[in-house]
Amino acid sequence: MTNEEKIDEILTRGVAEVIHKDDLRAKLLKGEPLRIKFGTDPTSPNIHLGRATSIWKLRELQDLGHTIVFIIGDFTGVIGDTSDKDSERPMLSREAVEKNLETYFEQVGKILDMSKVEKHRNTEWLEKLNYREITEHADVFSLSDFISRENIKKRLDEGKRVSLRELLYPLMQGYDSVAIDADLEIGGTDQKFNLLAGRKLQERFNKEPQNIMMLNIIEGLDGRKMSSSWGNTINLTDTANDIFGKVMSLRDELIVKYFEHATRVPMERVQEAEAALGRGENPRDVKLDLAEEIVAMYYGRDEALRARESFLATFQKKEIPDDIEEIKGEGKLGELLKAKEIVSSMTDWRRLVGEGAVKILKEGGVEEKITDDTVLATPGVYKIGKRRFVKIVE
RNA sequence: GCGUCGGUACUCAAGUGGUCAACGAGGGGAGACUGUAAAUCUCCUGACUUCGGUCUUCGAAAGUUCGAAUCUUUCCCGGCGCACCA
Repeated sequence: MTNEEKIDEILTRGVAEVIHKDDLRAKLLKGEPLRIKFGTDPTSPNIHLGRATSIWKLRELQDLGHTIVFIIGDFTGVIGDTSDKDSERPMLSREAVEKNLETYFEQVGKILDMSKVEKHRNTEWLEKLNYREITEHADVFSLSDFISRENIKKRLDEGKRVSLRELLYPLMQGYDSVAIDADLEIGGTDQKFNLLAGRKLQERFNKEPQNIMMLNIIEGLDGRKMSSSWGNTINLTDTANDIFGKVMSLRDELIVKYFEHATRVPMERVQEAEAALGRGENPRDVKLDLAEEIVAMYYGRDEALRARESFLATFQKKEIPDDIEEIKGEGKLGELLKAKEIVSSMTDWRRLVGEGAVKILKEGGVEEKITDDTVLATPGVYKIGKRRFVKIVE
């Protein structure tokens, strides 16, 4: 792949919109190192696949020799962004922010070369601003800019509360761009307003406004936008088996999108997958490849292959996974499982037994249903539903 | 501050004296089926239970009543309107 081809892929793959594309393309072709802003709001310690798409984009730019400027939103984090939310986000305590950061770096390090990343906390400059300066920044925006935003408008229409504090968020994120002299900022399409705020403020400070690259938002496990507040995420900290399984549970329509956005396989491979599905090939097999590719990105090929084997063994051949939780103890089985939080209550347990969901696995892959909810726990491997396995040991 | 409307289970949202552990949707769980932990269909989704029942829940507290999520009072929280035009 030539440099130009590489740049064109960066500018299009998984990209929803670039402002301004021609300008950015010219700058990238010229090859002078750009300062690329990567802001993160440490409200959640976990990076999910949706978030990772923009980090991979940064990685590609980093490989081309550009500087990634990593901004830890330790100040904005405690304020709470609402651009992608339909309700107020809670303010985070300082301690929570610090704690989230630890694991955060570790995860970003799986993708970016952290030694080449320039790191900042936005308290560095945001905390120094006084009321007069903030007022000047605020003057760049009009009230209708804010209330015409879809999320804000929706909440307003629904009679929900919108705090004035929230209106400050884009100001701060925008000022980050001023503070670090950003040439380019990358974010999801849901971040458009905040990204544009950076341009507006840079112009106010007589700086060249940054370019903006907006990436498509990918859907999570339930088909809604992947977001940590929905709990429908695939996280980088998930185990290889978990990532694999979660990918397999995605609806079939998302396969191609995930290939394009969540992996770095060549685009030809993406088209190949699309064609395979078009030919009527079993989506499951295409999805197996997808899951393997994604796991391989974070755990390496060997682990990915192992996860694939494990998945096939467990769910296709219905074998017992090799890493089951072991429980010691005696007494009634239901009470034991409740104590270990495998079932949520005795009612839940009885319900499961009633549904025929609890089985003990016998020799030769024979499953025997448990019908008596008062049975005593005897050593052996138990299966609750199709994915919960438990081994009772002496 | 005044007025007014509202606060229901994980989320959204019905219910406005008994038939309410509380409609429906989403989410979650299970079963069937299958091409997969996909899709589809069915069931379940407060807790405890000797399966006859019992207990706890509808912003909080107190009260009316044989009986309250539903009525009254006070308080807390939110929306909207007003505060005579600076």
